Amino acid sequence: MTDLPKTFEPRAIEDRWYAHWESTGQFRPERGDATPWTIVMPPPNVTGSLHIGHALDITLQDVLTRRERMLGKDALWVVGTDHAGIATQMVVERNLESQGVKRAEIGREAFLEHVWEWKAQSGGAITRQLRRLGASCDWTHERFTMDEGFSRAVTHVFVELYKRGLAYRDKRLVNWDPRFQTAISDLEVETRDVQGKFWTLSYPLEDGSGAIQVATTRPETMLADMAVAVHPEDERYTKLIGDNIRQPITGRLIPIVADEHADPELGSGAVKITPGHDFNDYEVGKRAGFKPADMLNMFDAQAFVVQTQDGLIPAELLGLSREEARKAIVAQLEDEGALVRVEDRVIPTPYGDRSGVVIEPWLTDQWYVDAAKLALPALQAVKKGDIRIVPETWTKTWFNWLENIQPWCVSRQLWWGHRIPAWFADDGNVFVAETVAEAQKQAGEGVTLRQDEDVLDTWFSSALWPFATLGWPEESEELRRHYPNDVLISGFDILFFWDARMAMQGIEFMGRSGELPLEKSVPWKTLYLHGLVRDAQGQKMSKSKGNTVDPLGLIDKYGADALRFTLAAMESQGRDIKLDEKRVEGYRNFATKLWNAARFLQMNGVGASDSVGAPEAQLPVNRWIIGEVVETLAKLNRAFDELRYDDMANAIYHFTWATFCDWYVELIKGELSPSPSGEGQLVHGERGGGAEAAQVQGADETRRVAAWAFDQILVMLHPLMPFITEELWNANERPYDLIVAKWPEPEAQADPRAKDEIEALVSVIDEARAMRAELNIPWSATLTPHVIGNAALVERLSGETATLSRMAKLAAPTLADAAPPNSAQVVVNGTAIAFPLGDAIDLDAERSRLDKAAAAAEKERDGLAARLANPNFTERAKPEAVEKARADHDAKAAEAERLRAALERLG
RNA sequence: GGGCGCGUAGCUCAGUGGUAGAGCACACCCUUCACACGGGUGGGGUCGUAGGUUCAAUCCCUACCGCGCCCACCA
Repeated sequence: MTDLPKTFEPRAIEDRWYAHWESTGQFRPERGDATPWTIVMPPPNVTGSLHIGHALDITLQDVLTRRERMLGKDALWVVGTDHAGIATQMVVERNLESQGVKRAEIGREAFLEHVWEWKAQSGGAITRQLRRLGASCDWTHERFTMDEGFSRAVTHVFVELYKRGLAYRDKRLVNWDPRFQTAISDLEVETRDVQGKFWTLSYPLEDGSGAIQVATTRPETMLADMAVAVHPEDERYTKLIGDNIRQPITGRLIPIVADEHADPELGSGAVKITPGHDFNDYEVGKRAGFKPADMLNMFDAQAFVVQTQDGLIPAELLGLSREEARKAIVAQLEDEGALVRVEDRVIPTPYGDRSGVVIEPWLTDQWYVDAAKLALPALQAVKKGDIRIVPETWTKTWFNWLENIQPWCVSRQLWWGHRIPAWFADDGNVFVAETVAEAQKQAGEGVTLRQDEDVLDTWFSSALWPFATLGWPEESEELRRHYPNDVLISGFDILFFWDARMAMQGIEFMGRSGELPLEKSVPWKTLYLHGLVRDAQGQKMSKSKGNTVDPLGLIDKYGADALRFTLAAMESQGRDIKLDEKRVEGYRNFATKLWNAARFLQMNGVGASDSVGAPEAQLPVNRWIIGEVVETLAKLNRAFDELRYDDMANAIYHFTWATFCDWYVELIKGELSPSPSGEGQLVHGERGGGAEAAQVQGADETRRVAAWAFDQILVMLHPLMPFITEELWNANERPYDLIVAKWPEPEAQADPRAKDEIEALVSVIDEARAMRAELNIPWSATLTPHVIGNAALVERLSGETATLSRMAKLAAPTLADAAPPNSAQVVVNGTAIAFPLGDAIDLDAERSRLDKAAAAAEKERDGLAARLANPNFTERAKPEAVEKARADHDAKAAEAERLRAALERLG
């Protein structure tokens, strides 16, 4: 046994234990026969660093994993990193630019070398940080989404989807990010309300008979207008349908068409149609008979104005940015008298969620996945309960999104990522295959092929994480045992991005296109969604606001255990977490409390428990604490079953501090080191200094029970606070480390009699202390309790004189018929106890104290009496409720009576 | 426009059909031989507002007010 230092220093132990666990392979002990249990970690960006959201996510997963491991299962926590296409490419590009190197100049291959270099350089940071948090994942099988094996799976999936008709190439309007010059998916667009303007333009009719007014928030797109739409039933315009207007500036002749899209209530009721640069107009344009290939385009990839196919854009406008073009066009319209009106207006505007620039709908050829088809079984899986979503409120969101899902654009015009396995021939034919050789075979000898330049959306690959990390497409043993995963834990912010797509891909590929039942196909049985971590004011954390909390800083300051415990304790289902550093400090204090309890036990010869099950015990205090352990374990197990992290934390916190430290440890001090006067209950003889001193039974039993109870705390607390518990566990000689210790089984029973006895003792101490505090009786004054008319209580308390003295400064209790004069009185379970104070009594203080207590009891009594007097209640309420009300009423009435009597006596 | 959530002690949050709990903060006492990152005691809440259901509502229903989030093509 090693002596524990006086204070707990997290830093000193954390790194040491983590290294020990990892090097001894204890994160994934060999347990081939055990029940498998599986969770995959959302792969963090390989070049990223740990933020507080990760800390929450990882903590929640580690808590589960550690417990499952302790339950003896073959617990596998898959870990790895994501190549994070856009994010990583952006960082590397910026780095290069700061050195004056342009991506376009060095070319694809050289650029990718830089990315790999950057990955090698900074790629370890995040995994080191995961270790500092204590994440007990299986590092021996760490994966990276661009690994060879994983990439093979990605390619395979794409090719298969293509073969099954679920992936296809299409020319349509996409969300184009002019900064990154790539297409992005609907999900990567965020709509922001922007203060803008609403321009009303006047388009003259071709025949010069008048003009039609159209309203727009984007006047610059008039350069690619192809029609003006009016509602078919809008009487103002019906006779104009089919006529042409002659546009100002371009002079383009465009038709007036009827389309329900035009809202008569809005603006003038007529709307200009730009099919190539607006999603609504695209649909209107198609209905009006324009083919995508013929739709006018006026922007290049960076959203600068280029000449339309009809060559009608004036030269001076070419090459302008969107903003410049708008200014120039508005000015010119004004000059020509074609600008009718300008109004201020808030405009919902699409922005790229990473680039932060306005997204341009742009007509391009892209690869799409038929999400609607893949979504159907994912929808079913939740409906049928093969996937359980926690908290349940998210199921509706799941349904809504999947039911309205749009084709998923999966191609990205980036360099960093999985290159799309498609090859084009010069004639435009496309060949999709897993290798170039295979594609060549399809194309035939001699056909020149060039591979698609594009890469796949990062989420396309991470969607395969639950099975491609297990060796798929090989039929590996790992895959067989660990798919479906048991649970997935993720923030709700990636519910659509990642979770839903894992479900879609997992069910399609692991279910072999519907061959296997859903329960075997789904990626995980339970999907747990947690909220965002916000700052103490409830603000979303962001670098620009400067209100981010660095988890590593908190770990440095308070220890990983404290941070983990805080995050778990604050994780209540369906709510965001407002993180307050004070809370972390509080749980650091909790760790210190535990540390000192361990020191106390150590000083008193309490070591490791020699039994896994509860020891035999005779003393009520020991029988009581065993029962309390059992109850705490039950609470904890229930919390784990329900994934209630706050309940887990509160149950173990309360037991450790309020039950074990505040009461049990205090109550057994007399047993462990009896006072020289020999007042210890069953303990006689001298304090045992060495082996030769005869230890009496009570002290032996207490040491055994204390050791056991404390061990249970360590075991139960380990998932939440792995470091300090492992350290304290190993402060004693142990056959194995705590990380692989057995989770307790509730074989012992709570003993109601012991519980009653200890609770009575606790009540006497509580009441006596409260009385002392309120009457300002100095600690130096020993009081003698006179128990009125309850011999059984006197007898019981007489066995606890040392405890009563130590904890409430009371002498041995005596039995009395009535309270002596000048006594303060308390009532415990209907029994009055008087403490004679002699001249020291402050009659006024005692009177007001008793009066307050009596009034409180009477108020409750009267409330219950009123209820019982109501026949509706006694006749219609549940019998148990009536029964309870009667019992409560009688108890309160007795208490009030005793207190009033005491008051009477004081005069 | 649709969907979801929240509104309980000064703060952050649990909670239950039978007149409310935790942590922190606050006040007072205590350097008692594990721990001042401690011990003890105490004050503090019309459970957003208005109706309804019920013997009984903070908890169920309806409306409203306030706050937040997500989805959606009002040019």
